[in-house]
Amino acid sequence: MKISELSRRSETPVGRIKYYLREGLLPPGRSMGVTIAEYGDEHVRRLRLIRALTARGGLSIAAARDVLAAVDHPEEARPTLGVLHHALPIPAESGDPDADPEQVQQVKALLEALEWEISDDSPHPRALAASLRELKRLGVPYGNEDLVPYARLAASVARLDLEKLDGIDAPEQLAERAAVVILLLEPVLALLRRLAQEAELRQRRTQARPN
Amino acid sequence: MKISELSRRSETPVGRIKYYLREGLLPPGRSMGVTIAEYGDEHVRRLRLIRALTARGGLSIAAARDVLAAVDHPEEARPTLGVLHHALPIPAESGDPDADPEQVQQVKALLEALEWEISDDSPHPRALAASLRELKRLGVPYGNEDLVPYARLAASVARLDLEKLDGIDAPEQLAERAAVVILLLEPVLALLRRLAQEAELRQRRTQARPN
DNA sequence: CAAGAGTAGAAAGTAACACTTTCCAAGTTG
DNA sequence: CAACTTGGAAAGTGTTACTTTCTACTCTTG
Repeated sequence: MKISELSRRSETPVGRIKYYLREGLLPPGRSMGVTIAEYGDEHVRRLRLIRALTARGGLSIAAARDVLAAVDHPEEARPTLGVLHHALPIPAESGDPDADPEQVQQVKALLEALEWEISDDSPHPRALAASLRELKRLGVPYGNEDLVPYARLAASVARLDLEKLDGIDAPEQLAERAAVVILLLEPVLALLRRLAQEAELRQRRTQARPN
Repeated sequence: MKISELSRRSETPVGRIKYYLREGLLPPGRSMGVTIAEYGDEHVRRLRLIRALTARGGLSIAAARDVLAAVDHPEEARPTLGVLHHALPIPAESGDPDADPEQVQQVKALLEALEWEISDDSPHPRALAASLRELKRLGVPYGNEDLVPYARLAASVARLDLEKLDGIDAPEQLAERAAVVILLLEPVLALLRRLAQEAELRQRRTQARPN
């Protein structure tokens, strides 16, 4: 398959394909001479994944490259999910790297209360502390007594996530699916939450004022 | 308070304050002459909110303006949460407005199965259908039998959300808090999910291979 | 009362990002 | 052999969220 057909089959402009090649998101095709290269179905597939990560998942090109690198080399020292958790950008972490000791302490206590063992180099506890700090500054403080119920639900969600990944045996597919499940399910969950909010609110109103 | 003090107290450069004024995110101060205006504590507070929505919540300036407008005029026809749900940008919806009938139908069936009543002009079902379509194209299809458990958990999350908002009586505060809770809790929940994934996976591994 | 600092408001400039466009020389097809 | 396609590099583009610069004031301080 030449680049023009790859473009047609993946519904991606040739210029954009060249851009992804340049940026190292898409592996080059087999070169069949100075001005021609041969692409395969795996390139079509990879292009779909790139679009999913960037356009749908909101990743930058650089972040997508990191994730794809993790997907391509799943067995480098860490188990798959760990690599992905480090490669995937953290939701809403931008800017201030100020580790307010109060919230850091709170998150530590939360993880202990939940008996969640988290590796020391995980970026997530710090990011969580930053979000909690922001919420507090805005006058909506969340203490661990508020967070534990959320965390229990998150654990249930995580179990569902891992169940979906359990059925996969091929290890090279596992990493890709894991990335998709982790990242693309995030907006799905956010949307379900908003829909549930509306449904719950509607129900409350009809119950509060029966007729 | 003059602009320089507002800048100091809000830790925001003067230029950026002027930009927010220009863009209509920050209401102007009381003008005390051609070259001077008086700002108050509400401006400090508003600046914090703007930063939370944009830097932390990931909203664009335009989206933040819409949300703030909804926060400022809570009682225009719709109840607060409805306005916010329309003003808040949809997680990961960008681009293709193609309403694939298959997924639209699936979402409709899902909402019926859950007995969730959603208003017709809500953008969320369409966005959900788009995300489900993408997942399917990537080879990770989610049927309603997969989604219902997630939806049940989302309903529990929504109940926790609304509980937190219940304690508020002042209606002008309600809208602001609702925006903060809906938007800024989203990354918190995403982080809890990832932490739970890691904890769950660790537990599974130790159980699978006991010592 | 003059000098210097601060201010509002407008306009122009900037850095990052994700592309798209243009160009070229080399190869392929009709 | 003429027209088209390709890989590869370089330059250009549109958007976003600011920052910088400028001007014409005005208030404060010595």
